[in-house]
Amino acid sequence: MARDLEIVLLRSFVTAVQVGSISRAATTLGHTQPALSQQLRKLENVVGRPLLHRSPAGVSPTRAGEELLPYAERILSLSLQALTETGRALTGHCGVGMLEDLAASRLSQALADLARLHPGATLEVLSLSRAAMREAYDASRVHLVLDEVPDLPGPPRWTVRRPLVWAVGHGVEVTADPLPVVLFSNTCAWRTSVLETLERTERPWRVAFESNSLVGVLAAVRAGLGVAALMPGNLEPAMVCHDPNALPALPDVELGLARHPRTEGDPLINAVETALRRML
Amino acid sequence: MARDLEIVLLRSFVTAVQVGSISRAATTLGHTQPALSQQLRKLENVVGRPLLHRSPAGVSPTRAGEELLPYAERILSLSLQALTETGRALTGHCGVGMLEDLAASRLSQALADLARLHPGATLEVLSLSRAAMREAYDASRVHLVLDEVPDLPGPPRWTVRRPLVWAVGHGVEVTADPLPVVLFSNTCAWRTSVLETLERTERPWRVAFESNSLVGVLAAVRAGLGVAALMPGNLEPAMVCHDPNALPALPDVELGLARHPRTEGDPLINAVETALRRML
DNA sequence: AGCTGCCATAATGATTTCTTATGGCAAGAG
DNA sequence: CTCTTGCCATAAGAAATCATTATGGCAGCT
Repeated sequence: MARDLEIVLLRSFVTAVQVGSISRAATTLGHTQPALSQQLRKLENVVGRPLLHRSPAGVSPTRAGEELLPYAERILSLSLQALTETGRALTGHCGVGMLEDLAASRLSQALADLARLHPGATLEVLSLSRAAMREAYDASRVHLVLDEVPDLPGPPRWTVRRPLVWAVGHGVEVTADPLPVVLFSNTCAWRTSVLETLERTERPWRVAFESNSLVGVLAAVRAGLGVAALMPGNLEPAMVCHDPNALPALPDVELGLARHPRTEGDPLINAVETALRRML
Repeated sequence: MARDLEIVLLRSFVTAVQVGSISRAATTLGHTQPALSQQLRKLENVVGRPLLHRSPAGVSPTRAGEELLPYAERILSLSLQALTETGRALTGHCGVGMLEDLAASRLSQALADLARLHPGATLEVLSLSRAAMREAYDASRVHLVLDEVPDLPGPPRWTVRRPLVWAVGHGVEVTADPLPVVLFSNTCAWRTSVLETLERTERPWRVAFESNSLVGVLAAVRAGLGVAALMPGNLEPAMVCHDPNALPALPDVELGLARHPRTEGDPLINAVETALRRML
């Protein structure tokens, strides 16, 4: 069998062409000049063609050398990629439970990016009711839960505070008495916070619409049925309230992440948790 | 610097995975079993991960081994391609003069394929009048000419005989008297042959259309203006004559190739001539 | 003419790689 | 249970390879 190319020789060749000198390539690669000279002669023997014009001014590639260069560069690139990526992709499965409000945000995109980096892994985002989420968590179908702290199925490993904002439907009078409110159904997002806020400010209100789905809530607000409390990332431009004093100030929401104890040390879960924390 | 991958080791790895045994891979590659065992261990050291499950039943790739495999195969493929193609591409320019009838055939495709194999070369196909072709040949703009033997600008290096067929327009009565004929203009293809055939068989005819362009001739035949003599490769299905005795049998055409004497030894011209001869 | 910086070759010592010899393991047959 | 077969791993030694130092030749510059 004819001799194989050698990656170390290709690297010497590419470097010599790049710097225009065998001597300087040798220095660059940590060898002596005769060693590089011999390596390049060896490569030329393997290829069966002169690859370099040599002169006291240095070296330049021959026509065959120019033809070999793209191959050499691609082989070097593939080789590096093979070395850095083999055996380092994460695998396994991670279930992430989170509020639909959060699921609609950049968090899902961040998890999608993570999934692309680790094609051997599967990420699953679930938006469930409080009870169903706890059941899934206890059964290890969900490994991480991102929710308001009181609703977490386990102790939070860390928490963050995030603001809420009013979303106002088209044509809705924000000074209306009573105020038409669009709410998430029981066990869904911020219902308690919103109601407590309205009670504390003694602002009369009525339930104009209820849904356990963010899509439903957004549709109702769009339709002008009332106002709703949302995370800023879900606020559509037409829903921005232009009278900041007409509606009571909403308190921040305190989000936390619960992690199933049996996932300690799992590199995939570690990576997902890190990604969630970074994106919040 | 971290050690490089080695193509010879990748080859051993790929072979071992393919045959499922280090011993049999060793035999396949012309080495002893301990040599292959050591090579694979060396590769695993370089990559930093176990690549093979080993057992008395043979070997199978680990997850990291499966990840490395596509890289290894691509590097081996690129390496082989680099070895076989570097310094072997033809360069230069070749002008080929040929009848438009021929230019529209598989010959042009063959030349296009040749051009793809040798991106450093340029091929130019010209369909010129007899006088213009001779002028281009004498000026070395055209290096090869493929034409009827009497029309060649120089002595033919070889000749072949090829049949002609009648192309019949839609709705054209092949028994019409006189027969409407679509002809190439003076100095173009087969005009003399066709006219001699019609005279010899005493079949009355008239010129229904004339063009110095194959596209023009084909358009006229398609339009039902008459019949034309074409090479079989240019016959469209709707033009096939279904009454083989109604029209006089056309004689074969004798094609030859003339080569400019100053191109002797030019590898590109050699390759083009070989391709033309093979495709006719 | 002398100096500088380039590349090539020779000789030598160190390292690598292949071989043969041998050992351990698992599975199958008797 | 014993023996055989076929697999992989390791040790030791010989051969080949590879890097170094030493040195020579060439072209260009001062």
